[in-house]
Amino acid sequence: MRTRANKQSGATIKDVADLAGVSAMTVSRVLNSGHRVRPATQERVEAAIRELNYRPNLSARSLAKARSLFIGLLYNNPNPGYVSELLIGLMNRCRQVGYHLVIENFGSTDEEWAADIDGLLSSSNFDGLIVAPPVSDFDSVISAIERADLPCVRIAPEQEPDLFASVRTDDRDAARRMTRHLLDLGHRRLGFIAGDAGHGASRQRMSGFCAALEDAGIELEDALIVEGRFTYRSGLAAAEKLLSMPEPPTAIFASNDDMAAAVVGVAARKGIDVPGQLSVAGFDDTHTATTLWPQLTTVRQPIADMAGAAVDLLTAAINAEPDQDVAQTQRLLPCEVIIRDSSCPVAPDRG
Amino acid sequence: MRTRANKQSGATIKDVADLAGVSAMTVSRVLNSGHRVRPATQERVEAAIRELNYRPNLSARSLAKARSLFIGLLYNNPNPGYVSELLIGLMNRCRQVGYHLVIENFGSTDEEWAADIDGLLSSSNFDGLIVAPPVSDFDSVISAIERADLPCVRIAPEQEPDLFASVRTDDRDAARRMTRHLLDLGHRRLGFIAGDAGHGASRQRMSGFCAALEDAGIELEDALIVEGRFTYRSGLAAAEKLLSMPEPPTAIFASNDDMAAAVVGVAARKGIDVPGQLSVAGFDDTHTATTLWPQLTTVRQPIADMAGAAVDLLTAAINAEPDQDVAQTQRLLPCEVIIRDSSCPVAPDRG
DNA sequence: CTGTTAGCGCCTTCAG
DNA sequence: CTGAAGGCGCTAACAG
Repeated sequence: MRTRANKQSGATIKDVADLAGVSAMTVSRVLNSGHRVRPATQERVEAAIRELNYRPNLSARSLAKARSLFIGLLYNNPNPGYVSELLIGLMNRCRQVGYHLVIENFGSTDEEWAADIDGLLSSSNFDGLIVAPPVSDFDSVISAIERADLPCVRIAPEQEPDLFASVRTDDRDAARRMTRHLLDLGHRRLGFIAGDAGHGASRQRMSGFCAALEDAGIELEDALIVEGRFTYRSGLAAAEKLLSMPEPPTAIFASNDDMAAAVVGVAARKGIDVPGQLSVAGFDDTHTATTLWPQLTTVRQPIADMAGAAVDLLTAAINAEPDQDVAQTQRLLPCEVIIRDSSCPVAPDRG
Repeated sequence: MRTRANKQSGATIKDVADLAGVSAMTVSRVLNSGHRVRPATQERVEAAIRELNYRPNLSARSLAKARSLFIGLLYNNPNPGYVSELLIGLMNRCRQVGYHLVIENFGSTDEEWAADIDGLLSSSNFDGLIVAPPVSDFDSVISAIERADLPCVRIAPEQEPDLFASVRTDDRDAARRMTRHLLDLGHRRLGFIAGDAGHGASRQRMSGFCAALEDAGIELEDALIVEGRFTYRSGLAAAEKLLSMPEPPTAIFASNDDMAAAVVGVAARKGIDVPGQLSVAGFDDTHTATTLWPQLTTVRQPIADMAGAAVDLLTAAINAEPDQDVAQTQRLLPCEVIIRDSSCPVAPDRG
């Protein structure tokens, strides 16, 4: 005699069928896009479902459908704020649509992934994959997924953007708008700290910056564009370089918040007032942006929306017949420029 | 004819059994803690598993065991660094032991949870629950779990600590050691910024601070202990208060990194050099700690270890007979004091 | 120590 | 439009 009444805590499809006076099959049909069921019958079944508070057993469903109902997330992003928001967004949407998310992370370089990706794809039984940056641009990963012929959605991919479905933000446009904000404040000497050259978003942001300057008829000055690698440390070096120039910029736009935080740090050390003498802008609106004084003017990505869109695209691809074009759908979501305390009109005695 | 060969991409238990020349049941036994199987047989089965790269179908297993194999994580922690590390630790361990993690988050107050917790527990079919702080101290949640009679592990609970199994760090000891570090540097006037009074860890950290002062024979000065609420903003106010004292402290120990970051920000604004004129220490070793200049001396919690321990405790409780004492096991893990650049010996012309 | 039998809850296939 | 039969892959329960 089992004491733990674990045999399906609630009602089963059979219970619902009995209550509604139909067969289990009919209930199943109602559950799975109620097609080919007479409206009256459907009503009755739905009433029974509500009354019994029936919840389908996912394991049984998955077993019968020969689908794992698992989606794999391939990621490696050192930014915990981004990761946690992405994860939560993905999981919430996954749960709504009956999938489960499994997280995979092998390392930060293409090579590290190359070693394990084939094994992972063959031994796990994912119905599909979501690939977050920068993994979404790792050759070894992309080709392994192609080889395995798995449905896949990439987030913010740069290379061969139309190989799989993808979701991205318009980083170029956002960077352009942020730059315009700085120009509108009267700044004319703008410094820019680029991100990792291999990271796709990095090029987009730089391109947007340049476009805005061009729009304003300002000539690009090479010395005002410095390379960073998205890390705080690299931001320190970049800021040091910009702020030691004979004629330093009056505003610096960094490709992410961590590097912008570094600019604020270096400025403080040098006795340069932010934003009084130097406006600073970041990108991403991470936790860092508001854990800093002054709080950062930055760009906010709609991460939760992207996560939701990624899951939707993937489930569509999973359920589509092969060769249908949903597998290459591209979705572009807009970013929001958030103005806080680190940017202000240029000081009258300069620029 | 289905083109998508989804019928269990790999081998089944039957294939393994055939290859090993045994019955499926024996393979099953090897899989589930190979007990009551002759070593030689076990060897053969394991060889077959390896050769076929067999991976058990979780859905089938879950269906047969009448277990969902789902663990719910009840959490609401505004700190993304903590959350992401916890999540990743939990998921990794879950995967190793064949469970899946489902994330639930209703809001930041006891009241918000009260509204939905019963519905959640009755309609989801979790085999067990892991509850992270501060939800681990929400009355409505705790009593709902008791009512539902679900196996549960709490992380860092404060109230009724032995109601369920729990995992915690020794925050008091860690705070005491950090305070001793500051004392060893020669500081005698130490400021302390407390965290949310309702948050259990907060009291522990304060208690450790006081204990260390007592150890050193230093009298507590009420004005040097200021209330915060773990947020950056509250840290700003607290720092402002401490640093405007007629005789300000030479070192400030904040109950978390965000508030320590606020101290650094206020100090910079006031022209106080950190660490030259003021040593600062935080707690948690979040991303913030190293995205700041100077990088923070802080306390690192073994979050991944805690996550692993929580999962282990929970699976033990799930598999135990009711009334066994594993359900109340307590695990206490040590923290690490990490010394970076925000603390240094007290300036000779002061203290 | 090992095999047999009988489902777990649901869905696919094929008849009505 | 609906129902009956059978099976997905695995594991309890019971034999031997």
